[in-house]
Amino acid sequence: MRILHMLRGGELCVCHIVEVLDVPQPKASRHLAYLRKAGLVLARREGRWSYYRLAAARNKLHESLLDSLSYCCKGMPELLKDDERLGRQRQCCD
Amino acid sequence: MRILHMLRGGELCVCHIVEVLDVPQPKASRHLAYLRKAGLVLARREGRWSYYRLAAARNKLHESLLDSLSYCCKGMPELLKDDERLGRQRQCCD
DNA sequence: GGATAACATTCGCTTAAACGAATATGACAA
DNA sequence: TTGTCATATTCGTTTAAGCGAATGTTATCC
Repeated sequence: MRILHMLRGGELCVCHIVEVLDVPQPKASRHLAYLRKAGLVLARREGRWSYYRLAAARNKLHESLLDSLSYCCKGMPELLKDDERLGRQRQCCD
Repeated sequence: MRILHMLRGGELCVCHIVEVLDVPQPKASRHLAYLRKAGLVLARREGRWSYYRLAAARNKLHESLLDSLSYCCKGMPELLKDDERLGRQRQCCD
């Protein structure tokens, strides 16, 4: 959920995601794999870096999930903090 | 989630909830207790029957959750079926 | 080609969610 | 006061989620 929420704003590389979530790298990677296998995110490799983005909706339910990402998460403290941390980080890795 | 979603339309008695969910009574009752303890629903006793309804939002997050109930659940197959079954049942227990 | 950096995967374990079966409670009815 | 109906709770087990630590892979740089 935190990852999907972060990706609303567009593509991010794994190092960003790891830093913002503040979790061990393998943990982030594992969860990215879950999301990939569920068809919710797409990965793009560029040299040593991997970039992830939200996948386009493939059905009604998926569409509703994407719509919900901003709408429903309003006020979840952890997600708000993620947003902040992400704001302070839009520079490296590009 | 299924219970909260059902209660959008207003108060329901436990027997309705059990029938629509199509689960054993103790299971429904247990989950109703979880929701009660979380402050998400309120119970009202009337003779042998108990009626449950959504609690009014107590903070921003709660408010967002309530808003989300209709919005985010669009297209979840199980919830759609619950809606149907509920429609066919608005008569007994009143 | 060896070292390193970025990311991914696997395995075994821990923790927590979810459940069924049994039992309890509380109200009403005979 | 006993029985029954609607609902609630408890307990022990099953099932699944989540994680850390170790290891694997792939690309780049010297």
